Amino acid sequence: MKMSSKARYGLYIAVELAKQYNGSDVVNVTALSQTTGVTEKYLEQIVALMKHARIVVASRGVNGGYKLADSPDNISVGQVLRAVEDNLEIVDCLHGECVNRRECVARNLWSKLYDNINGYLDTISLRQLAEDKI
Amino acid sequence: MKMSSKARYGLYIAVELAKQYNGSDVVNVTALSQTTGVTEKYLEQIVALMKHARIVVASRGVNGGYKLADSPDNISVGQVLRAVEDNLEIVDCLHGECVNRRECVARNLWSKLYDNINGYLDTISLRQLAEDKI
DNA sequence: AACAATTCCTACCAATTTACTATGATTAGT
DNA sequence: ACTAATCATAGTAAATTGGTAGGAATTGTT
Repeated sequence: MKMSSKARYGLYIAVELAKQYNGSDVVNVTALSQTTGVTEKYLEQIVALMKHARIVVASRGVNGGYKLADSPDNISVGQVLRAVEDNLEIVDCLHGECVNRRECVARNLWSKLYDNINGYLDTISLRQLAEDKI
Repeated sequence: MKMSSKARYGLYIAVELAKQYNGSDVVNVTALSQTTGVTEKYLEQIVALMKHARIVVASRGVNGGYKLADSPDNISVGQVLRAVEDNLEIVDCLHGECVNRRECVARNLWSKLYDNINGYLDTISLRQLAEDKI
């Protein structure tokens, strides 16, 4: 039950954007790659996921780049991880029908565990993490 | 962050052993395989992990089989999952040094998330799950 | 209008991991 | 001795992960 590198990297990227957040300036891929250590091409893919989740906004063209869509106070770690980790869900049968009938004894358990995890992750904001106040 | 099939199957197996638990009788691989739907050879490997964790005990030879090492009331879902899911740990750097210095901003987060998950899983006993009282 | 700097999109790929299968040794009751 | 069972370990096909690669689209600057 490991977090993927996308999830880990996504969090670093989000934290970096949180540190540099001032409401207007954007940070480009090259700079983000240097501060986070994630290769540019891979970083592009990860940040795209956050963009689709409307956590970050992008501006294209010369002087383009990324910034958080909102204050780091208003973005939770849970939002970030759900955006980049395509299956934060612990088991497949969580939504929709169980493929395997046998899974049903445990389904409630997985469901509550999932709620538990997200409940925790949603209490922590990017600012908290950026300022190491956790 | 999916649970492995070992974790899911391990839980079914443990629940089945909980249902059949009476302190003395053992259940063999063939029977367990039929009730859980896990193939015999794979099941052998999974139950071996639980044996090494002293959650189940085995008796070999004719009329051999497995039983829980203790009452289902005294075995938690967390114990079972930690036994069969070799890396329930969410990130590698949780124990020992971070390989990547950059991971450190998040390390506290992963550590607390891990505690949170286990804290929850340890509150649920095999009996609760077997009787669907969760 | 041309150019350069940037994001965006999507296909591809090697290495690792997963989810088993297979083989045979060991143990113990009859 | 025979048979029913666990135990140990090696092998393997398929899926997933963790990227890389190439180029199209957009936008500011000259």
